Amino acid sequence: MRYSKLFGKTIKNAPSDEVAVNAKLLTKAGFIRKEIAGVYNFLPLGLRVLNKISNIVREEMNAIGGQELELTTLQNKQSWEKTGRWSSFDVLFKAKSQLDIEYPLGPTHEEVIVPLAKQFVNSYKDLPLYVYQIQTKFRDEKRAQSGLLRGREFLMKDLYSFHTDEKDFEKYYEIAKKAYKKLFQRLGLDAIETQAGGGTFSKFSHEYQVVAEAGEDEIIYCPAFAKASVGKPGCHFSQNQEIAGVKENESCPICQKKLAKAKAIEVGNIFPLKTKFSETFGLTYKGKDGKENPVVMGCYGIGISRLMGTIAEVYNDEKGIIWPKSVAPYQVHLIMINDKGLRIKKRADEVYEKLQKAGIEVLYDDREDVSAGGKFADADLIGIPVRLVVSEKTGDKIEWKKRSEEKTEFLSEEELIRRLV
RNA sequence: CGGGGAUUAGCGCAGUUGGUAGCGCGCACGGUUCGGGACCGUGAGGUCGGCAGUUCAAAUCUGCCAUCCCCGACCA
Repeated sequence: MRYSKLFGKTIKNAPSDEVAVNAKLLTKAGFIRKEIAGVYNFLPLGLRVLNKISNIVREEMNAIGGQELELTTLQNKQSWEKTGRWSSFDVLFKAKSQLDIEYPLGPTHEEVIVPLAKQFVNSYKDLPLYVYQIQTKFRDEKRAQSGLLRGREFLMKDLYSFHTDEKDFEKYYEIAKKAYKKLFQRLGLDAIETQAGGGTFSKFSHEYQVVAEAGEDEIIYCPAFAKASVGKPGCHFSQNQEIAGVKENESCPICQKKLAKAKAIEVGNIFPLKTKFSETFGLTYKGKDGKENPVVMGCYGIGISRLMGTIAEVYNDEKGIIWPKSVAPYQVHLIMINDKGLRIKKRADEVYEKLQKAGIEVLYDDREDVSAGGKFADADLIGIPVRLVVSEKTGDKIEWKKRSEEKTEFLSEEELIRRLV
């Protein structure tokens, strides 16, 4: 992509109505633009990040048997009345048509997926079943805030699992936990699996919490947690403050270390639905014995757009964002520093073409009327992990610099491509 | 939903005895620059959030409304 043609430019001053770090940085860098409170447009750079996050989530959901589908946003009022949530779900958007018909705007999709599953699930042979979607959700938050962290319209992945019994559900619940840990790691996030209340559905649930000052939740957790990751030993104690049976500075019930308290952003949660919805809608299956039983369900959510905001909150410095490689909008940011003639420009164009041919995603700052300093500042703000420079100084080499480091090296085209492919 | 603050050019802001609006950035054009947000010159860009009121005259005073932000409550 040539920066000169990119829709969405960087700006020096963030709009004064943005206070949250993620919203400020993402707006300045040209990733998002606010439409109304809690509702953001995703510009080309922002959409690329969103898609990268979605794809990682998608891969991990597919890996645990998830089948992707897409459910409707405009939903069925009758179904919501049936579950009682038409009146009890306090953040439900209700849209009224010209014919005075009311429609819920989907904040979650149990009311859609369960009646739908009823059309296909008849026998124990149809179970277990895992379906998910990545879709825009609507929640009429009384107060939208913190940029992408709490919006009224946001992108979310929701997976629903269907089982013959509790035991099978519990097995899958553990599988989902592992997938979640792996997925957050791939996104560069240390998401702490935290015990939380079960809301109206059950006694417990698990939230995935990323420690950050901007977080709205508070967790009491074992500091040894940070070191615990997939495949590595470590303590896994963490509870949401709301339900915590222990306090800060008390000793960890598992490993006796002193517990810490921190603000955190909830980037995902998983919880049992048991038979609440299947009973309401009559979702049953016939067992081997010929008897009808209610289907046991689980629900697994991840806030995709919230993750984008979370990553911006966690990975930044005074100059801008520092995207983890896995979600960066482009692999490299190529900068051309003008000379008097068009020699450098021509050479940089060639490098750009070669990189593209090699299948490398490159954002190419080809602007002829911007100073080197201006381009460097923009590159730092946008936060692509690798910066490349072609200038008079670089000769027949190309300068390589990581966004996260000061060190620069000079590589030949071949070395460069080898390193990136 | 309660409390507080804000709204003037694309963005950041200034604008008090009330006299029909200005600065910086950005943008356009010309020129000089060219490795950490360069410089000079010229220029375009505004129903001062909306509606009503007071006044000879309103960005400025009054009322109502809208929107945005923050704190709190809320957040299956």
